[in-house]
Order: sequence, then structure tokens, then C-alpha cells
Amino acid sequence: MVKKTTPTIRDVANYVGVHHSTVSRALNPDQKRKISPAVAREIEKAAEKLGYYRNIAASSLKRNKSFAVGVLIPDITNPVFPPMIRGIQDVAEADGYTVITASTDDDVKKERDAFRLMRSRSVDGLIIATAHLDDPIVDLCIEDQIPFVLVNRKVRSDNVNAVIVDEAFGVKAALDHLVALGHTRIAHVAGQEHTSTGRERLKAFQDYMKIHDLDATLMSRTEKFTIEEGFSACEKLLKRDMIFTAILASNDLIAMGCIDALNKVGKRVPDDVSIIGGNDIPFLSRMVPALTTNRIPKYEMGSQAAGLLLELIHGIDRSPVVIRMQPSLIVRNSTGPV
Amino acid sequence: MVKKTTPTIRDVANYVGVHHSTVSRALNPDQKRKISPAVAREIEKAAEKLGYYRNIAASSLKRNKSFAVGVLIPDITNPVFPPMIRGIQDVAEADGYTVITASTDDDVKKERDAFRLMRSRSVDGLIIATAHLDDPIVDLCIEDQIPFVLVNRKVRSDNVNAVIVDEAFGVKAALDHLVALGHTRIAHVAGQEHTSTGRERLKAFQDYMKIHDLDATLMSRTEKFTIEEGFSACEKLLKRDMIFTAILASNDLIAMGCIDALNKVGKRVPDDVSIIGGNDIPFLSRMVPALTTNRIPKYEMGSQAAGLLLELIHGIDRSPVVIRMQPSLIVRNSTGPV
DNA sequence: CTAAAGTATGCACACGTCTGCAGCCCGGCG
DNA sequence: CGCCGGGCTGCAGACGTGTGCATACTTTAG
Repeated sequence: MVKKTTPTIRDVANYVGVHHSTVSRALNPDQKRKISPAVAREIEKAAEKLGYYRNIAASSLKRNKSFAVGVLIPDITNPVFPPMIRGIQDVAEADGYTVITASTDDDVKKERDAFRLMRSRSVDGLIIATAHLDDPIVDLCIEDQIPFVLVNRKVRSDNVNAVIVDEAFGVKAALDHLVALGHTRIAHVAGQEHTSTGRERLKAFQDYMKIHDLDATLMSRTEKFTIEEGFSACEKLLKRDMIFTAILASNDLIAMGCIDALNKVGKRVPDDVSIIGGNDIPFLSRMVPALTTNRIPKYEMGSQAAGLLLELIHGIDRSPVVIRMQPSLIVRNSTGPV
Repeated sequence: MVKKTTPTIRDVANYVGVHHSTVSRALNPDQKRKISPAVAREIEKAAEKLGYYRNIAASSLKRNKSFAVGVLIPDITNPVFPPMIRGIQDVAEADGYTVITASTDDDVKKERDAFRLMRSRSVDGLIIATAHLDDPIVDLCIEDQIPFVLVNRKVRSDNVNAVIVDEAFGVKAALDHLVALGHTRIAHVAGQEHTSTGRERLKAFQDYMKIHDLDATLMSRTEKFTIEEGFSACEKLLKRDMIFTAILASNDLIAMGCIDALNKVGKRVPDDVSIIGGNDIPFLSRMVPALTTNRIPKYEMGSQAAGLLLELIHGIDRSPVVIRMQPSLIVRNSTGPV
């Protein structure tokens, strides 16, 4: 058996008896009107019959357009991201775009590699969920004029398209809830300082505490949004012999780490310490304690970001917009009265 | 400001003062030895300086090789898959391959679309986690001579590369555990009949029950591996007034659905009914009840599959292998004595 | 009936990279 | 001194598709 070479546009053309340019036009939606309907139908039939697939590499080369968008995320294994990715995929694919995702582990070198890869594949746009407050990748995108939109995290400047969360609103709701339960000594376990999420949540915490005349110094930082980091940050808090009856954690994973650290020293949640997370990753309601958290619309954030990106790719230009999604506080039973 | 066009191999060549073919060779690891080290170094410097990225579309077109592999999964939102994907990405990327994933929702049409997409992008190989027992996509791969390996699910034939789980072993371990606890009336909530996972687990269940002279008719089927399906399947079981003290669910999500259904009618887990899931998705240990389950090595399954695929792509040919990974029963507290 | 306008298709080249072949230079050997 | 061989580089064509331009054919208006 001979190795079948995949059919090209010319094979289809020969089969039908027309020039290959005619086939090219017939198979391109926006050129199809130039071709007589009868011929077009015949070409489509032949293409189907021969098992023709357009060679995107060739198309991409000629048109200088890859019909692919890149997605940069810290880690696909973090449960926040799959729904976002799905949101992105659903709208991008509906418009004929392929999405290529890369995990960067919040590592600057991997981020650079991923960016180079995306450039090599000449993606038509980029969705970046890995942004640092000052991000060299973002600078590169601007310099190289690659359409991009940030999701989840933003950069310092507001002059960049982004779909993020109204952190101040979420933190206020969480703290209102704790205060209503009678808590006054509330600690914050902050996320990475160089991300907007970590920084903004911390700032909102401090602002709130100052306004309400509460102690804003009960605080510990983490270097990553992980259970392990939450665990050790909470341990530090405990070792410093600080007195607190509640913790606002920067996200759910950190909150889980805190719970572990508290349990380790015999403190119970919510009886001894109330705790609130952030993001609302799946299955929280089944856990014990079921974590009170700020839910963010992960899928919608992804689809919105993709929508925005497609607008940019299609050349619709207006000034950059920062879309802030409203989180909603989901009260479960990791919080209770003092 | 003029729109900068991205530099090509020719720009680099002009900059250095050599022919562009020399640049091409200098930048290709396996051709580099043909170039004098001095020139090669100079070219690399120039490429870096000018911000050159190889245009993969052009390269792909010429070499008839895309350095991309496709991954077909049912749904990226199902927590089983992200670790597998990560495993695939890590080994594929280490070898210079980009991975493109598509969610198919176990929908035949979407599977076909995804396959067409992968063909269009002329991926060098495919990893398929969506296989049905008889799968047209697999047939297409064979017909078109596209290297591929199955992961998670296999097809009827053993003559196809696959990395899967030793289901019989897992089911036996789970049922041994239940029997040791004194259970004799054990129900099975089966997964999709047209998948190897669903089918093999069911068969292992029936075989085991027969050997141990237990009632193998306590059974309900589902159409998807989801919480909702598990819920309604369990409801059916309950409505039929069957007496059982334990459930072996085909996977964790189905098990969760069963728990919900049991709770709804006031039955407690594990006091009234013991239950065992499958896969060990993340965070199970934090849930209540903490689900007893068969852990499968998700990341390793992904990385093994990718390794196998790369071998195929590199032309190493030997007869197809079916790798069966050993699951390990993780006993938590969704199971207890009768 | 003729000219203009419109429609449908063919022609040829370009996109950026790769690679077989040819040719050059240089050192070594007979 | 001439020839050979090996190392390095240039040359040119090809990969499959898209598109501006030319051309042939059809329709319409005057």
C-alpha cells in the first residue's frame, strides 16, 4: 500500500476540472460569492469526497494570520482556570479560532518561553492570566503590537484591556459579613504582592480596617496561591502569638492551607476561627468546613476576555477597557459568630 | 510610527552578510554542525538582537511537520483531565512540541470537528482521551496514518497504543474492601456503556459478584460521568426498592451524585450505605464524607501517553502496546461496616 | 447591433523556510 | 604542481494557499 499524501487544493481542482484558485475561492466563505453556485457546490462535494482539509500552515503563511489565539495561565491544575479556559475556547472556536494554552508556573523564564512560542506560531492574539503588576510580557505585546487582553490579573496601568474582579467590592462584602458576626480581630493572609489580585485584596483589607478603626496589622504574605503557602503563612501568624478570631484569605487554596494550620494546633473552624476564601473553586460546598468565599464568574470571565480579544483581532479599535466583574459572597459554614 | 514587520530569516542574513540558507542552518540544531562556529554565533546574536522568531507556519509547510500534537478530551472542566493534560504538556513541550487541546463533550459531532481541526493544523500526532469502544475517530487516524495513542479509555481492539487503568484490579480491591466490612448487597452505578472504563468496571463487578456468589443484578447505568447522572441513576435504584448497603460507583462524580440522592431520602453515608468512587479527583479528602476511591496516576498517564506518542512520531515502530496502570484504593470514610 | 458593465475563472507570483546540489576555498598527499 | 577531499556557503526551487490582475464570457442599456 502506498502512503497516501493528503489531498491539496490542486487535487480537488484537477478532480473537478477547474483552476486551483477557483477552489481556493469556493472554499473561503468571504470569496465564495465570486464563484458560480453550481461550481461551488461541485467543488465542495469533491473536497468532501477526496477528504480534503485546508492546510492551515500554508494559509497562515500566505495570509499572515494563524487563526489561533494563545492563552497564558499559571497552572492548568489550579481549579480556577479550567472554567476560564473553557469560556475562552467556546467563544474562540465558535469564531473559527484555535486556542493554544501554556502553563507558566508563575515563572518568568517559562513565561518568556511561552511568549516566544506564541510568537513563533504567530498567534493572532493573546489572553494573559499570568500578569504581574509590572509585566515584561505585556510590554512585549505592546511593542510587537500583538492584540491581547488580560484576565484575572491586571497590570499597574489601566490603559490595557482586562477582565478582572472588583476586589474592593468582594473584600468589603467579606469583611462586612465577619464584622456582622462580631469579629473585630481579623487577619489577612495575602497573595503574591506583585499580582493585582494579591495587592488589591490586601489594599482593600487595609482600607476597610482603617475606616472601621480596626487593627490592620494582622497580616501575613504568601509567595504563591497554593495550599502549602497558605499553611506556612498561617503558621507564621500563629507563632507570632497574635490574637485573631477570623481570617480573610486571598483565595480558596490559601484558605485551605490556613484551615490545615489551624487544625494542626487544635483550633477549630469556625468555632475558634472563622475563615473566608476567594474564587469559589468547585466542590467547596461538599468540604468540611464548607468554605465561605467570594464567587467569581470564571467561565464568563473567560468568554468575555475572548470576546474582547476577537474584537481587537477584527480591528475594532476603541480605547482599552477594564471590565470588573462583581463577585458574590457565598456564605457557607467556615464562618460563624465569635 | 510605521508598523514593524516581524523580521525574517532574510533580515538576519542581510544583517550578518550571509545567505539566508546559512541562517536557516545555523538556527536548526541538526544542521548547525555544517556551519562554522564563528558564523553560527554571529547569526544567533543577530537573531536575538533583531527579535527574530522562526515562522512555524512556513517551516511546517516546507517540512510537512507541525511540531504540534493534538489532545482530545471530553471536558477540561472535569477535574480528572487537567493533571493528565499537564503531564502531556510537560513531556511534549520538553521535546519542542506544542499541544492543542479540544473539549468534545462526548459528542460525536464535536469529536469530528475537533479531528478535522487537528488535521487542518496537520498535527504530528494525537492523544485521545475520548475514545468510545468503537470509535470512528480512531478509524480515521488509522486510515490517514496519523500517529496516536489513547489515554484513559481504550477501544475494543488491543492492537492500538493505549495508557489506561487496570480496572479489574481496582474493582477487585474496592469490592474486597466492602466485603471485608461485611457488605453482601452491593450495587453498582455504571458509567457509559460505550466506553471501556464504564464497560470494564461493570464487567469486573459482575465477574466478582458471580465468583463470590453475590447478587450481581443491583445495577443502574448512566449516560455521562457526571454528578447529575449519578444522582438520577441512584434515585432509580432507590425507587426500585432494592436493598443494598453499599454502592460501587464508576467514578467520583457519579459517587457524589449518589451521595446526594441518598441524603435526599435521609440515608447517611457511610452509616446506612457505604460508597466507593473512582479516579481520586483533587480535594476528596477534605469532603464530607471523604470519599473512598481508587486513585489513578493521572499525571503519569498523561506523560506516559505523550512519551509513547513521541516515540511513534520519531518513527520508532514496534507493535502497539496497552499500558495498564495500577490504581490504588484510598480508604477514607465513605465506607464502613454494615 | 454595439458598447459598456458585470460576472466568472484562469494566471502567476508571493508568503518564509528548508534542503539537495553545486561551487568555493584550503590543506594534504602523491 | 596537480589533484582530491572535506568543510563551508550560496543557489534555486518547492511546500500549499491566497489574491490582484487579466481575460473571456454574459447581460443590459441605448
